[in-house]
Amino acid sequence: MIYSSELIKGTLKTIVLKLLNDNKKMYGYEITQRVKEMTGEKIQITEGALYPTLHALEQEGLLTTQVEYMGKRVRKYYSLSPEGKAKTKERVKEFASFMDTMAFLLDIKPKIA
Amino acid sequence: MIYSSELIKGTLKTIVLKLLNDNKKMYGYEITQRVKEMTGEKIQITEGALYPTLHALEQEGLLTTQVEYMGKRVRKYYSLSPEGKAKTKERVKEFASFMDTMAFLLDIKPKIA
DNA sequence: TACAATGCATTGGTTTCTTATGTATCTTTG
DNA sequence: CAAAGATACATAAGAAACCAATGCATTGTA
Repeated sequence: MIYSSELIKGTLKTIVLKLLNDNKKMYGYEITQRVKEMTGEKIQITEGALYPTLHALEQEGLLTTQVEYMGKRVRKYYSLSPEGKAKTKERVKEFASFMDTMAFLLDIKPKIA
Repeated sequence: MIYSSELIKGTLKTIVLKLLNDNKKMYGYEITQRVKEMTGEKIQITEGALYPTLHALEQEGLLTTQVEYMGKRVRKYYSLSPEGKAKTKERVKEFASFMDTMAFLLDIKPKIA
């Protein structure tokens, strides 16, 4: 089962920031695979969505890049800038609060962890 | 604090369906006010978003309408159809699962209720 | 009597994502 | 060894969902 793309709207930036926060540096393709793996394929990030998002985050000054070569193949690694780290904390916190609000609105019982 | 509109994207239909599920019948303006009130103003539904959504849900056969007059003022009440009720259950369940997935991805601890 | 609130609705524009396509390299398999 | 699939980047056209602004009309309030 894959979540309807409607649900995932608006969460992509937060996911990317959080992954980079926990992994120091990652490249685009790696991000798509990691998310697929971590969510049991329930969230699939398409490259057409990811790359523009990465470029946007870089433009915003939240990410820095460094290119590496594996043989002849290019890899573009992304890392959080200091502002990116701050922004990540902010966004994750906001999302957590949003989830609480939604859980209340939809009368969803929190899962016991 | 109001949640960034980015976050709320994709949740509007679910919210509307759930409210109608719990309240038998509601009119548009009432929905905007109820959500504002239930979320401590953290979620604001604009009318430009709500009315097209209500019309879409009606087109999908999930809602039925009945017009009532309060003096000269029109009120258009929306109610769930049987398919709407089924869809609501489905969507809320999907959202709950999505929240679990996101909590895991973002490493968010569930709030103790 | 003016302003705010109630109540419906649409329109134009933006953001965000999807689908499709393009280029190139590396690995696996028949 | 050729073809297919995986890896890896990227863009472009279009759809979907939402926001901000506006419009109309009625009711309540200062």
